[in-house]
Amino acid sequence: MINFYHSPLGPLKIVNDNSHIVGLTWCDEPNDHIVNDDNELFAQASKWLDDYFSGKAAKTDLPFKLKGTDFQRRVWAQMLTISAGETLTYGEVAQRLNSSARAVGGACRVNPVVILVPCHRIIAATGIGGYAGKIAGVMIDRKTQLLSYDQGLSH
DNA sequence: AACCTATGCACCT
DNA sequence: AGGTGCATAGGTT
Repeated sequence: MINFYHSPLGPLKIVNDNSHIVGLTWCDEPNDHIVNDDNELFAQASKWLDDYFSGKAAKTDLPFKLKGTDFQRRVWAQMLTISAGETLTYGEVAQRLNSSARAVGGACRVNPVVILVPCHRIIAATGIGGYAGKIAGVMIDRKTQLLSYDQGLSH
């Protein structure tokens, strides 16, 4: 089931399989024709996102299911250990997993569930690093803004 | 086995 | 400080 959520940073596509959220991704293509049907998971996700973007999101209790390789799962698990207002570098995560910075970046790039699994909290040793496969442009602006929302939450 | 990196770092202005 | 180049390591297919 596919729904759209219009966040202050742009439209998000929410995919669920009726028991878990399986995708939450930025979706800039026109989607006005999409009608959001009522479903419990979408309602929960919307509420959580409303809270997040209004500065009062708690830790996530949404059920989500991530499909990926073992390594990707390990990297995504690390993301969930980073609380709002904190960041780790690709190199630091790599060290924890006995891997390399670039490999970690690769797993971040294919994170299927943005924000909820906070890939934006992993940054480069120098600078902000990439986001959604991009190293400049609107996606990086979004990463910057998510980090500043995080700052608000950590207060 | 080849093909990529959302890196890091050294070495420059 | 900020930019460029490239060596490397590991993951993915």
